[in-house]
Formats: sequence, C-alpha cells, structure tokens
Amino acid sequence: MFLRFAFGARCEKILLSLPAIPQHRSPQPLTVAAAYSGDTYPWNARLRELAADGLHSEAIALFRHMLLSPNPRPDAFTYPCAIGSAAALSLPSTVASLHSLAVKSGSFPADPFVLSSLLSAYASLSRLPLAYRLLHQISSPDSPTPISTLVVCYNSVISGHSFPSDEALFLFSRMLCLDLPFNSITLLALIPVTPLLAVPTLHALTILSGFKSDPAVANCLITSYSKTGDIGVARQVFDEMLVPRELISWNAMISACAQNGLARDVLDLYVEMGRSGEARPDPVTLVSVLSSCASLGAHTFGISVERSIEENKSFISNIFLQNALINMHARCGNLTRARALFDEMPQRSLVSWTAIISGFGMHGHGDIALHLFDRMLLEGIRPDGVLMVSVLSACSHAGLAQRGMHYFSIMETAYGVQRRQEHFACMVDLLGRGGKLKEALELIRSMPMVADGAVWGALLGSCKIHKNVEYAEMAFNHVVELEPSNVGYYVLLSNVYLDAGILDGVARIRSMMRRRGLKKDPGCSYMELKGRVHMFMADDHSHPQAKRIYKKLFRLERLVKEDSAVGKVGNLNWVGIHSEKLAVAFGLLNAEGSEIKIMKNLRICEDCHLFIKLVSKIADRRFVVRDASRFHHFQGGSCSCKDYW
DNA sequence: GTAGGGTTAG
Repeated sequence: MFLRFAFGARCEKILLSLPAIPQHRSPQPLTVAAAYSGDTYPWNARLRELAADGLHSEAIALFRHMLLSPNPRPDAFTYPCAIGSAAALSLPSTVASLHSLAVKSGSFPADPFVLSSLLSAYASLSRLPLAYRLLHQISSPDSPTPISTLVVCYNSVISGHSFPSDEALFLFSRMLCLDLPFNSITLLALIPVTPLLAVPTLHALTILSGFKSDPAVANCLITSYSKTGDIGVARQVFDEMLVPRELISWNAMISACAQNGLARDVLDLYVEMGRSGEARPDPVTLVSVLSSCASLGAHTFGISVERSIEENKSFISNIFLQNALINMHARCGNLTRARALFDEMPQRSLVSWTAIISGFGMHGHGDIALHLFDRMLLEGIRPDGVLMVSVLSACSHAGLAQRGMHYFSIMETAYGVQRRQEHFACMVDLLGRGGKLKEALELIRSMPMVADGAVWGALLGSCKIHKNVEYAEMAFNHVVELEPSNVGYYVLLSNVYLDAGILDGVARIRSMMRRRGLKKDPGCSYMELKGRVHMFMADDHSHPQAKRIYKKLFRLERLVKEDSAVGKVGNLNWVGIHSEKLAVAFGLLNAEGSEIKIMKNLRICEDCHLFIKLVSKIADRRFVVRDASRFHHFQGGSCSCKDYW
C-alpha cells in the first residue's frame, strides 16, 4: 500500500509538474481533477513529451500509474507511446505485457498504430520470428490492415535486421509482390542490411523511383558503397547531391574515405568542406580526420585540428575526440603529448587505454605499456580482442617474449577474450623474431582454426630476419594461396633468397610477380617541415634541393664508412639510394631543433637502419623514424628497437 | 500518433 502510494506520488509529479499540455487543447495548467476526469488526452500528451525528451523510464512509470488509477483507461493513443518507450529501454518483457494489455483492451490488432508500434518494437528488440509471424498474419488478403500501415510494418521489420542478409531483401521482394508502395524510408531501412552485391541494384532502384534526391538515401548509399569498397561510386553519389550538402553527408563521405584507408582524400575533403561553407565540422568529422592524420603521420595537420578543438568548448570534453587525439599524437611521434592528454582525461574508455597502450608499444616501451595494462585491470576495465592485440604486439616490439606468452595463455580464461587470427599472428611474430621459428610453426599447427595470411606472413617476416630459407618457402607457399596479390610477401621471400645467395630463387619470384602483374610497392619517406610535406622515393632527384641533398648524402656515406667498424654500410651500387637516406640528408640540411622525424611506408631495411644509427652519432642529432611496423628512435649511434624489429 | 541517414583503437 505504501509502495503504491509512493509510486503514485512520483507519477503525479511527472504528470502535473511540467508544462505539458499544448495550449490549444488546455489553456489552463492541468489540475488533479482534470487528470482524473477520465479524459486520456492529458496523459497521452504527457507520455509523448516524456518520450520525446528521452525520459522513457518516467514514461513507463506514468503508464503504470495510469493502469493503477481507476480513471482514465489507456486507449489506442496510449499504447504506441508506452510501447515505444519500452522498446527504447530494451525491455522485451514490458513490450510483451503491453501487447497482452492491448489485446485485452481491444486495441490490438484492430488499431493500425498499436499494431505498427508493436511490430516496430519487436523488430528493434531483435524478436524477428515474432515480428515475421505478425507480419504474415496482417499480410493475408482478408486482413483489414490499411496499406499505409502495412508499409510501415514492413519498413520496421526490414530495419530490424542488424546484418546484411538475404532475408531483408526477400522481405522487400514480398512488399513488391503485394503491390505495397515502398517509400524512401523503406530504402533507408533496406540499403544498410542488404547483401553488398545488391547495393548497385538498389542504387538503380533509388534513381528509378525518384528517391535519389532524398539526402538521407544518398548518405545511406555513400556508406554502403564505402563498405563494398567502391569509393568512386560513393564519391559520385556525393558529388551529384544538391548543394549545400548537410553535415551528415560530408561525414558519410569523409568516413567512407577514412575506412578505405584513403587518408589523403580525407584531409582534402576536410579542407574542401571548410572552403565550401556548406557545413561546419563536428566531432564525428574530426575523429575521422584525426585518424587519417595518425595513419599518414601528418602531425602539423593533426595539431591544427587540435587547435580548432580547443577553440570549441563543447568539443574539448568529447571522449571520442580525446581518444582520437591521443592516437594521433602517439602515431605521429609525440608520445609525451599523448600521455599528457591521457592523464588529463576525467573519464577513460577501453579505447583510451588501447590508444595509449598501443602508442607505448609501437615506440618500443613495452614495460610502460604493460604497466598501463596492469593499471587498467586494477581499475576494473575488461580488455577486448583489440586491446589484447596492442598488449601482445607491445611485448613483441620490446622482445618481452615471456610476458607475451603469459598474456596469450591466460587471455581466454582470465579475461574472456577469445583468441583470434590476429592474436596468433602476434604470437608467431613474437616467437619468430626471437628466433624460435620451430615453436612459431608448432603454434600455427596447433591453431583451432585455419591460419590466415597474416599468421603465415608473420612467420615469413621472421624467416627474413633469421635468414631461414626452408621455413620461408613453407610460409610463402601458404601465404601466396591465401593472399595472392599481396606484393609484400613476394618481396620478402625474394629478399630471403637474395640474402642466402640463391639467385635463381630471386629470378623465380620476380617472374612469378611479372606473370601475375604484380609490382613492388615503391618505398617512400616523407617529413614535415614548416607545415609542408617533403616526399622522397628511392633514387629520387625530383626535390628542388636534390643536388644539395645528394652531396650531403655522399658526404655522410663517406663519414659513416670511415667511422664504422662494420664496413658494410652504404654500398650504393648494390641497394640503390633508399628514400629514408634522402630524407635524412634533407632533414640535416633543413630541420631546426634536435629531433628529425621521418615517416616511411615500408619497413626500414638493415642497411638504412645501420646508416641512420651511425649518422645519429656523427651528426649528434636524434632521428625518429616511423616505418610500417613501429617507431625507431635513433640517438648516439643506437636505436630504441635494439635492432629487434 | 507508428518506420529512417554519419562515430574512435590494431
């Protein structure tokens, strides 16, 4: 009794305290007498308002109160609201109770709105079999359900599919068979859950049915083409949109490029967006832009984005942006700034921890990465598969084999993280780099799933370091089946042969690449200087300062040879001039400050690694080089990777 | 009054 009283008092407050009722219906504030007069209108209006403000728990509480009061009874206007709130709160049993109450009151299935709200609730709560059953019942020829309601119901059930499947497409074909007029909302529901192969067909249908001009449908197509990898078509859809395009269209296009690894295009689009004045960037835009800066190593650009975030108060506390900034600074080489941002965060998500742990990992600070990991566990945060990749690769980069093995062996039981291909690839890398090729192969053979290209590729990479031809051939035979167009693996085996002096092997791989139309990725290094990017390819003479750069480089080669006891450095006739050496010479000629930062698209070779180590001593400068696998900090003749990469 | 578009880490 007491409970009921307390409950009722709370609901009366919800019902009466807020300025709820539209003026044209109720110019006077709602009185207790009016609320209990038997008119459902004030109650329904209140329910709608609470739901519109996202106060779904309050809406459900109010509905319960209505049930407990003698007057008024919920009607066909009440149920859709209450059902919508129960669905928004993910309460399937509440939806089911509302369903049976609606049946008892006679509003289900007679009332179209009660019907469609229930179907929508079941679909959004993934109760698809039930939704299908109801849909089947109301689709029969003798069903009194109006056509417009049927369309709404089909739309709801289509959008209830969360993954691309034939079923969603099949449901749409049923709509067409039943002569139900689909609308733009049908397309919005269907396009994201349709098998990728059918996207161009739906695109054609969008044009034919005249829904092409609906910006929401266009946004949806851009995202779907991004998933199919047809970024050119996505761009075409974007370009054909009526200007000014809204923010979401720009974000869809920018994310499409970001997700397809077209980082350069992301930055171009961001600049174009600013120039066009069509929309102002929001945190979603900036997250994609920062992620692209991170992958390019475009630090100056990233810092300019950071400034614009600092100018906008509402952006500063956005956790997505903070995570993106940490990742950007770490991957652009400023670990100190990344750490400072991480330490300042009032709240951290698993992604924040992943960004900082992988940051320290890729800079070779495995000890700090693992210390942070322990701290994260102490704070009660459970790792996921992605975080475990960061932890294992941090161990791998720092040569912490024992710790890596430990985490790998306990990750399923202690953290409930299932071991997937990428974890096995990390472990093969960890064992292989440490020279334990046999153990690495045993691990691959013991895998509960068939090893993918990355796993065999990790073994192949280790074989290059340890010059093992037999294992390299075995790994290559697997990897070439799994990823026949991945050029890197051909180059790796070719280099293994080259190191072992097996020249017919080198020739065989080269002819294999020719037959398959594969070309070696050109190596390229670049550095930022005063806001400009200077890029170098191997044997490149295109830079305006080329003459000075080569002169400087030859001088360095001489000095290095004189200085080096190793004596095998700088055999220019043999390897040609790799791009990072040109960048080093350019950096020494132009860069101010003690640190020269260079980005490289491929892994640095042994020759260049040794060269930069010695130059760091001779010139007394620090070099920070990011290659395809990690950061190298060169200083005083040695590298932070301890020659282990 | 019921159905709809974009988001970070490896």
